[in-house]
Amino acid sequence: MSEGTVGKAMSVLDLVASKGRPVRLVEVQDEAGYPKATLYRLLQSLVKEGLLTFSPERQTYALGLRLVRLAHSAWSQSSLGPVARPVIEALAAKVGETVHLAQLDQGQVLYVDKRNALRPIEMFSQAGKVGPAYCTGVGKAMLAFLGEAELEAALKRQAFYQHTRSTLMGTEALRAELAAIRAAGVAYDREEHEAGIICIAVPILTGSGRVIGGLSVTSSVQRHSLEALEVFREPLIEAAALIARDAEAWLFPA
Amino acid sequence: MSEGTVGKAMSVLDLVASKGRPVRLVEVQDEAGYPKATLYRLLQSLVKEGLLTFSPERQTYALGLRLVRLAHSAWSQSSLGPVARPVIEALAAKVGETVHLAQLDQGQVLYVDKRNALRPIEMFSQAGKVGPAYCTGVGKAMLAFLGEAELEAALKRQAFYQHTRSTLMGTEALRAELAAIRAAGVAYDREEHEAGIICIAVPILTGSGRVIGGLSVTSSVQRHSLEALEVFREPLIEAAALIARDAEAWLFPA
DNA sequence: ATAACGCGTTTCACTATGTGAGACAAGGGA
DNA sequence: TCCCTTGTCTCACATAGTGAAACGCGTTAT
Repeated sequence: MSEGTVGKAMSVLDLVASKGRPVRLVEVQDEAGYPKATLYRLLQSLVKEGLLTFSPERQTYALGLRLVRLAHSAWSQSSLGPVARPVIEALAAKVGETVHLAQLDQGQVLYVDKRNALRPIEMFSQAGKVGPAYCTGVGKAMLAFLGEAELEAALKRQAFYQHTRSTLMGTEALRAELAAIRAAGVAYDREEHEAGIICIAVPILTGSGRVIGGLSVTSSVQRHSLEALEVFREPLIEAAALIARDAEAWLFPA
Repeated sequence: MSEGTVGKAMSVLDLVASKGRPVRLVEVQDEAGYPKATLYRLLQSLVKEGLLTFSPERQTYALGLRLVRLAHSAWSQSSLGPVARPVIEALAAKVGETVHLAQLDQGQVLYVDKRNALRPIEMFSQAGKVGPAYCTGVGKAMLAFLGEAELEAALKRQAFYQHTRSTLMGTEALRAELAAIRAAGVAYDREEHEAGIICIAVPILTGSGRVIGGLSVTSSVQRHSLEALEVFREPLIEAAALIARDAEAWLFPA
């Protein structure tokens, strides 16, 4: 089945996004997989729509700010961000450490919102960024409560790149970990994604048990032992329940 | 000249975005201006690409989280946000008030970052908000230093909706104000956009005088008189110069 | 000074993708 | 039970897109 014109344009957009810097046509030509004239026209249509910008001086294409505008609407309309905001702020004030709100998107963790600690810790996550599910607290918390079909699909998308010495490698190890998380009701990041970074996380579930997000409190091994994170368990569970309740009211008003 | 398939799809996406809530096909059909089957297929292709999501229970379409993922890349790659962040954090800590970083996009103010030293929050989720240029400090600061052709184009896009009793109405009044801003080097929001909200703003200019952004310190009439904002002028100018320097190094590495 | 090369842009015969009227399906209301 | 609304599908037709090749421009090599 053909990919369609919109699909082709989006694959070119993704390619430019993946470069992380402005690119010239010739720099994406091989990877794009289209003849030069076709690629040229796809780039032109993306520029025309504001999804890419073109620098005549440098002959480069970069992602356009229209994406930022649209994303704000998407964040507002389609993420837990707006409805969770007050709960996260209260949680961050209460626990004094970094709080993350995430959703699972194509088997990966999309950081939807984040509150920094009173003493900020340098770490990978930023709101809007995407991270791995298999080696993050929020990722594992969400994976653990997926239905089997969704889980199978999500597991296929895990790269199992070894980020640290603690990273879980492979589906079997991960499945065992997810079973333990289901039993305990909480997940931990034991420096699996970034050395020195630990967290405790819970899923955000609807009344019928469907995963709609994940919430975590993150710290560093300098500040807390893993055991010490237990004090955050109850506040996290309460906050997740509040978000789930508010989300349900918001998604399905009476 | 036809709008192209990508253009049609984007106009449907914009329409869904403009509703601010999930919508059914029938709710956008009249405004979309396409026959039902055509609209249906455009919606399907947007869903397929993750730009929209579809809720089978409610038969509604909403913006997809793929936009949030792409937008973070766009923010990182194509806005001043990343390069300006340390400067804005330092400025916010120094002045103790809210700092906004903005860029002009299609004649409107696109808020790229926002800092408040007293409430350390991750602002990407607020990035992407769009505001009017004619009645905001950062908007007027940027408009004032545009070349004439760009200014003319931008002025055509101003709605001149009267937000408050102080809002400037009309091109002539605005041009006079912009001339005063060029002379003074700073712009003010004198409760023109929101009652009670005031700010002092400066443009961010390249070495050759091209506008690449705007920076402001915002307060309220309860906290400061307009005159009292003068203490922020020098820090703002210094911060804008730092951002311009760092942006130039980043956009045009030696 | 001239030729060759690299990269971006344009052309045009051809075709793949998209169009849209109308039919069909399903659910709800009268 | 019938009618209406909304969403989905079909298919003859049309348009927008395709891609090889040529063109244009600037740079580099001879």
